[in-house]
Amino acid sequence: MSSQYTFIGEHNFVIDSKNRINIPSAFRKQLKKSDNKTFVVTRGVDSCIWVYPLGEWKKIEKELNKLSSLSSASRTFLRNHLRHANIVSYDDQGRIILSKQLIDYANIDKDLTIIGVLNKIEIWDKKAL
Amino acid sequence: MSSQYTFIGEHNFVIDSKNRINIPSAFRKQLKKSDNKTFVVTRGVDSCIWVYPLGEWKKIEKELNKLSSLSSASRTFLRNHLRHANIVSYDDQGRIILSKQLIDYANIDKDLTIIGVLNKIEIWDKKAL
DNA sequence: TAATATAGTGGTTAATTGTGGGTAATTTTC
DNA sequence: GAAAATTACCCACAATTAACCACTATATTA
Repeated sequence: MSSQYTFIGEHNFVIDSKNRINIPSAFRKQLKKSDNKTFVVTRGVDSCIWVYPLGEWKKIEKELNKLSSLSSASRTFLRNHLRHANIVSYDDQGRIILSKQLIDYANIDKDLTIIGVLNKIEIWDKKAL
Repeated sequence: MSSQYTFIGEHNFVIDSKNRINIPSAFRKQLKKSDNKTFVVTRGVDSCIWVYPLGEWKKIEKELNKLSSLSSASRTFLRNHLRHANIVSYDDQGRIILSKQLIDYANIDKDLTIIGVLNKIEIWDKKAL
């Protein structure tokens, strides 16, 4: 149930001309070897982007499929958010590339804020907060 | 449920030009190996800063993890609660670095007072007390 | 009381982080 | 298949942060 990750705090960054954004060093350091420097990014339920370490994402997928406690409507709701997921790895500088679709979805302009929410990371346009 | 920590008493310190503050030696000595010289600092409910040993914070996280991301209220609560938290370790001199945001929040100028409140530590501007 | 250790404070230096850009490789388009 | 566009993989650098070193004052010990 609980996660090994402790993503907390707020970090401000800018997106560059190649749609790259930095993942805070403090978050990167928490990744496990098996995560392979890889995150899964997808639409958040609010107007933000959700970022999961690869291993954490796999748990989500598994649970989504077998959670009978959720109503079918809830599962559909979640699935429709999670289907926009893509897998990204960070480069030597610690940056990932965001797709135009996700950037549009979260209305990201230039300045953005990254918030750690325990086992996942949220990316917001700075003005939206 | 109960904690091993017994932070009590009051200590006066100053913050330096690099936003470093000392954690009282008596408090540091109570940390366990597993805390790894690490605290989580965040906004207190009053105009002060709360400091938890890492292990103590993990207990809080466990509770927070029970909140469902399907509930809009839970998501907002988590976000606003966690965004002001940061993980810090103390240096060889026993000091941690406070973020400008937290310093502003607690109106810390130069002189500060640290108060032990059993399982957590409070940092106040001296004049505020 | 002298010697020794410890705690708190102030700096300096070395390493890291965040940001920008270039070039080669790859994919896409015509 | 060639040209154009995109992507991956580097290099560079300023600013910040982390890791040390040093000093003083207080406390502890012999």
